[in-house]
Amino acid sequence: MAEASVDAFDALIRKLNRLADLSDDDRQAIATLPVRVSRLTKGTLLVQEGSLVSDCCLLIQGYAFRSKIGPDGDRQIMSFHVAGDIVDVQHLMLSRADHDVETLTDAVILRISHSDLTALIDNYPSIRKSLWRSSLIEASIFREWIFNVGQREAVARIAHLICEFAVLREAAGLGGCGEFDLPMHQHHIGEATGLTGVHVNRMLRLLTQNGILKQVGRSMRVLDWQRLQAVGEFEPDYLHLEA
Amino acid sequence: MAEASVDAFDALIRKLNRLADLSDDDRQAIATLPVRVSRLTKGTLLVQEGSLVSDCCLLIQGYAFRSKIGPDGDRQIMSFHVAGDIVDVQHLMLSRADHDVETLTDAVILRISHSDLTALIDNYPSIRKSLWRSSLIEASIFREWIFNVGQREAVARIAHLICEFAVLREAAGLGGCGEFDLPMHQHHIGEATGLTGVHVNRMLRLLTQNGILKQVGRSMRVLDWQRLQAVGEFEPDYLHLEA
DNA sequence: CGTCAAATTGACAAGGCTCAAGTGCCGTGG
DNA sequence: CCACGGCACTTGAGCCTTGTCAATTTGACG
Repeated sequence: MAEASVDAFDALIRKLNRLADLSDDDRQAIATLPVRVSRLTKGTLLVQEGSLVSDCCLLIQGYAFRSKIGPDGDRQIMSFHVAGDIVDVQHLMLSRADHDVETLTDAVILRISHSDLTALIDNYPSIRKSLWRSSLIEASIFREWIFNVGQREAVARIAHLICEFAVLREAAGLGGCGEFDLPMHQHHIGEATGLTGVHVNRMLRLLTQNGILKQVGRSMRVLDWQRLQAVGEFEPDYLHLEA
Repeated sequence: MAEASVDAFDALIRKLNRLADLSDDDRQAIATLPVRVSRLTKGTLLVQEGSLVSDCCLLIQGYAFRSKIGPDGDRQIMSFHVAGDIVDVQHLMLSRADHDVETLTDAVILRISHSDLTALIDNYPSIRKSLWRSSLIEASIFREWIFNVGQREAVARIAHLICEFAVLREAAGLGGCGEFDLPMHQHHIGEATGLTGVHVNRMLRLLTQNGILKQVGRSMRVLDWQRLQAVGEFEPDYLHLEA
């Protein structure tokens, strides 16, 4: 179990270490957190709007997304998550969830109790700083999404979304930006960009016709990373990956 | 000066106290922070995208907003701010600004150096908790804006924006939701909702024709708070004002 | 090979944008 | 006190991007 935990925390430690230097002590404290591991199928709710949350979820394999549902059943996706993300740090401080988090694919998660995590951040300032930074970066990404949905036209929104996903994937150590599968359906892309699935389809077609994306089986590959960034006006500064 | 500072910090202390109980010690520590007061005219940049930030800005009078400008000059407003808001806590941890903050009206601000504020949050856990909560609530508001811009139709976006502004104003002790002036121009409302100024105008007309808003001179008053909320699908949970 | 979800396509409708021409308010200067 | 100028607000006409609806096609998998 100790072995397994260290492996499991690998993605988290790599991520936190990027956000603030961790000492061996810090790393040790993380790796010995009491946790519960779960294997989940896609479409499982990790957090449900309105509920009281008592654990934090660390995603260690697979993908997840954050969304809200309106009164008419229309859903807006607000973020996608990759291995290493704690998908609900905010519930350490805001007990009632104001949105859902759901697995996009089959996934493996660790649950950490709020009390253990609170103790950790109270006693380890570097870890606290990492987590705080990480929640501030998340906020920065939300701001960029407001811009994306509010100002860009359809193709650009989609291109931007794909670029961001590629970079976050890469930062999580899941492989380069040029060659990867998109785990989300066209419908999800629509929900994330404020467009219809139908229109997403048309825009993806446009991108493939221009040789920017390529269809491989059911999912997409990036053929021309440069042009994809240009179309999406993608500038990764807002991700605060360095400094 | 001590007198003046206590007054000046009043809005901040009220706000932080709402987020986590502060002791007299905490209050004292805040009230004795070394600060620089500035009186600013509307349209002054408090934070500029790309710049390195070394102070935090506490807004104590007037209004401000947060925005990004795209390559074609189109601007998206991401939030409005009222007295008591520290408009750039994020720059304690993320040194390079990824957006602008600008005064919407003439305003009075306090500048607090990062080093003083860092010392404060390192030594006063309740204050730290308040500030962290406040940044998490800000993130929650960003998520709601993504939904607003991505899913709601024009009238609803505008109604929602006005409702939120009314409630935040009230929470800051600036008066009730039924009767207040909107400090922003129709153009700002457009930039905040991803609409054109022209279309905002038409939608405001629609709201006034239905007896929900009333025009008073250059700005708007709320006549029917209930219906305004209904049109905007406004549910204030995401503001986490209590608990 | 059958089944089912996802993707694709086309025709049409519509919400919101653009462009362009006013109108009204308010501060300024004579 | 009035005339002027400028900025914000209005309003209308026509266009365009995106949405809607409905019918097919495709691909994965049992």
